[in-house]
Amino acid sequence: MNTQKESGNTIERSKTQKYCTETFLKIPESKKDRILNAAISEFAKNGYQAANINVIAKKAGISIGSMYNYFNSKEALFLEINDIGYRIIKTVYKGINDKKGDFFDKFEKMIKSVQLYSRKYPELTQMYQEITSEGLSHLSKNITRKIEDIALEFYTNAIIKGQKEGTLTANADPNMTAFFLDNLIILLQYSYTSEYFKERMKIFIGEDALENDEKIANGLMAFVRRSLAP
Amino acid sequence: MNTQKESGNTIERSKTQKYCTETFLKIPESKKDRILNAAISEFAKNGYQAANINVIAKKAGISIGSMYNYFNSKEALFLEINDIGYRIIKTVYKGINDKKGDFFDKFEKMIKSVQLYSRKYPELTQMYQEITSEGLSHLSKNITRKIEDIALEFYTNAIIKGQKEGTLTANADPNMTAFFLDNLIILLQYSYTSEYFKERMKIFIGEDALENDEKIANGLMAFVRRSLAP
Amino acid sequence: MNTQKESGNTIERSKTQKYCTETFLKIPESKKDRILNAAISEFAKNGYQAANINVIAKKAGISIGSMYNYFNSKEALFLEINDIGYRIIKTVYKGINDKKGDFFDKFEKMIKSVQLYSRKYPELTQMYQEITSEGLSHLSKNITRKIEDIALEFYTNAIIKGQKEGTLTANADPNMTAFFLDNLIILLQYSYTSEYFKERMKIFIGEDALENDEKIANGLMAFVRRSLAP
Amino acid sequence: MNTQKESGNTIERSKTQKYCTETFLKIPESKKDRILNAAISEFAKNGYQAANINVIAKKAGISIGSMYNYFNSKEALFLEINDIGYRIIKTVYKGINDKKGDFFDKFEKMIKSVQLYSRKYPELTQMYQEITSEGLSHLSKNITRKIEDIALEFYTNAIIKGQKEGTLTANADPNMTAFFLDNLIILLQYSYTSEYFKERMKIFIGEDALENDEKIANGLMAFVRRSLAP
DNA sequence: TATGAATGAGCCTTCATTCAT
DNA sequence: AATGAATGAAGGCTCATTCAT
Repeated sequence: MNTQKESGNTIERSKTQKYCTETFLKIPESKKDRILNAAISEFAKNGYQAANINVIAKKAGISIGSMYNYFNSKEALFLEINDIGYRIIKTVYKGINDKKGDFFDKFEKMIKSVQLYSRKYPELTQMYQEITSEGLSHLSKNITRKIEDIALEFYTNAIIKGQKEGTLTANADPNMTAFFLDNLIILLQYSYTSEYFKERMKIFIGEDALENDEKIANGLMAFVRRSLAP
Repeated sequence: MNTQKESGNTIERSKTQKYCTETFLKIPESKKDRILNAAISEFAKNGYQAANINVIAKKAGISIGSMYNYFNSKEALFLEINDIGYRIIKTVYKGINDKKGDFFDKFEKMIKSVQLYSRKYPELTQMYQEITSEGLSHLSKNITRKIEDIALEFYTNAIIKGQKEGTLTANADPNMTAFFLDNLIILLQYSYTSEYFKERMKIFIGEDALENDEKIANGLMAFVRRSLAP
Repeated sequence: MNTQKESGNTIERSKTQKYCTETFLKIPESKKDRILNAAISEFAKNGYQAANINVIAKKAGISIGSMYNYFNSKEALFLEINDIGYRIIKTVYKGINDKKGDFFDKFEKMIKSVQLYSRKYPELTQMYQEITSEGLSHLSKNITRKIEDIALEFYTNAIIKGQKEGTLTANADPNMTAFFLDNLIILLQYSYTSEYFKERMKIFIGEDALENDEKIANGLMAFVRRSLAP
Repeated sequence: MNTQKESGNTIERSKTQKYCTETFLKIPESKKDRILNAAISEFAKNGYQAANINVIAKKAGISIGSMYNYFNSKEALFLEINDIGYRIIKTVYKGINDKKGDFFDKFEKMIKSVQLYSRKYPELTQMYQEITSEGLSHLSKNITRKIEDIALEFYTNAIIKGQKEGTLTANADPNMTAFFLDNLIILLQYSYTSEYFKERMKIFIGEDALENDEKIANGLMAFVRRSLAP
């Protein structure tokens, strides 16, 4: 199992959208990663409001002046990081969508991806949770909207295809089903990243919940399969 | 449908646990309500960090000095409000548990309660979401723990009883099932209170999602019934 | 001759217009004066931009927090002080206007007032000069506009009355004359308050210029009388 | 009327006094002009304190590193520009002094020069006003002193010559008269360059004041002539 | 010499908390 | 008990200046 801290990761960044300055684009990748990881960590731990830009700079080993040479504001830094999360999620959905297999294969891959990426980028995922709870919707509306669009498309496509092929019950309303499935996925994600939801999962499933990915995946697959198999 | 603003509500407060001072207990109920409602509103709108105690005092029509006579810190005030949320949830679970009906009746009541209380106490519910974010989990650990215990008990009791009575498939693992059902309920709650999740629900279900409680309730019941009916 | 530093003065403040908070209105006059005098001094010495609010607070012997309890921003503090200057000028013009005497008597009183008030409120006068030079017109437009209106009214009234009574040459265009007379008064004021213009006056009139109010007043009166006497 | 923007001008620079580095002297004239014009523009618009050296460098199309290769500090750049203003003023006085004509011819030329140069170098003239403000007098003491000396010499020479020739009343004290005349010229200059004094002139003379150079020149000449003609 | 990334002191402002009345 | 003025640490951000390349 991958328990590697997120802080050691190389960050995949968008080439099109950017919230950083030109200067930031020119610095070494390792430095970029240090900065973005420090920021992700701080935002994830404290939320947007309580996150301290000076602390992020210090953690990243750069001066506050440089921080502002790279990002014009706290908001810009936050949005850049949001965008990273978006890129990752998009990649995940795409990867699953492109693979072969029936609906249930895809949903199972979705579960495994949540388990994998929650461990690879725990803080990024935590941050995603912050965004949805704090009064930050105005900041990240564009980004989160894009995520939802991708998710919706992924699910409805897979569901409709499944119903056409007869591998999915025709009784299930596609939109409704997409909604509940994504709900289950989102809360699964929270359960692997948020301290609060980790505790909660242990209470429901048992102290060893976090070390039994297989069991949980199977449990969720069974729950969903019973509901959607024809 | 109850669209009454939360701010007019009389607050049910715990008699055992308390985060307030003795002084607070002695003031008139109406004043208590004014204070707590002002606090709920401010915390829900801005999050814990950005919430301003001086503003809460002003909104409540008391002096900041009195505020600190009633609660020793911002944290204490926040925890008091958390506790209110806990009391409400507890009451809801209790109410449903005490009623007659099979498992599906109870789960349907759960859905209706979410829809009802999300509208009755929207800001309180928003706040619950805040709590689960990283920055605050340390604050409210014991409160949320209590909520989870109640939820777990509610679900497993209902499930096991259902399986005994034969109204629920014996294939479903009780803990697993309890977990996924509660996940669905939690995200439903978010979908009625958080700005972010409201938008998301509209994307999945349609612009009129928030005005079709019945449809959503039926959809979720169908999804769950197919999975858990014997 | 009055060489008393401005810092010892009691400030005349407007009762109608205000840029301060309610809190400021309630504190003792002596404290108000300390704050306003500290502010005047700092703004006069450094100009608006370079003036440091924290330094003003320290000079006034209050905390920065209190400073912001009294004035919501640096700008508000600046405008309050502007307004004080306006009040004084208004009073001066009024005082002169109400007195008896022909045009030249009034203009002579104007000169004496400049000499008197430049010494009584040197820093306030310096500040007035700053306002007109820095890119601050947007800040103090209202106030300076009101000053100009008063000045214009004062001069044109006196001039037209003088021309009617025959104590002033009918050849002089009233507006033009008002303009040039006020120009002379303004630069006289600068010459008594600004370090730069003080030096300049010494170069033109002699090292003892600042101790010869009478001589300068007489010189200016002669200059003007020759131009405007019928 | 010359309404040409100052930014296109070629800057006349002092050969003796210098605040720049040796390096600056070696770069092409066009580059020098770009830098100085950018600096004048920025200083005039924002004042010394709020002027941003990095912005000036960017406007001038050079790197901030080069800027500091040319001028050792913000102050040095500012002083260099002051010196340019000094050179221009010196040239103006010299030009008028060398021309033939009686005192009033010369004073009229002075007025026209103010009107001409205020439009040719509006920003430079604005800056002159800044200099005289308290915050900066220490910076430019020697430069402004030189200007005053020239002005004094100009006026007293012309006045004494006029009195000798009998074209000027013998009643006028030469120093006093020089002082008041220069005062009138200085405020005329302000009235053509400073936003504040432009507005003021409009209030006194009329909205079209800035388009009636002739009228104002005549008005001032009349005012002065009545005072000083024998 | 030219570049522009890097630096960090300093500034305006906020707000939880204290305390005299 | 109630009030609200007072406090000051802390945070986002700017910009003159330095220095490695």
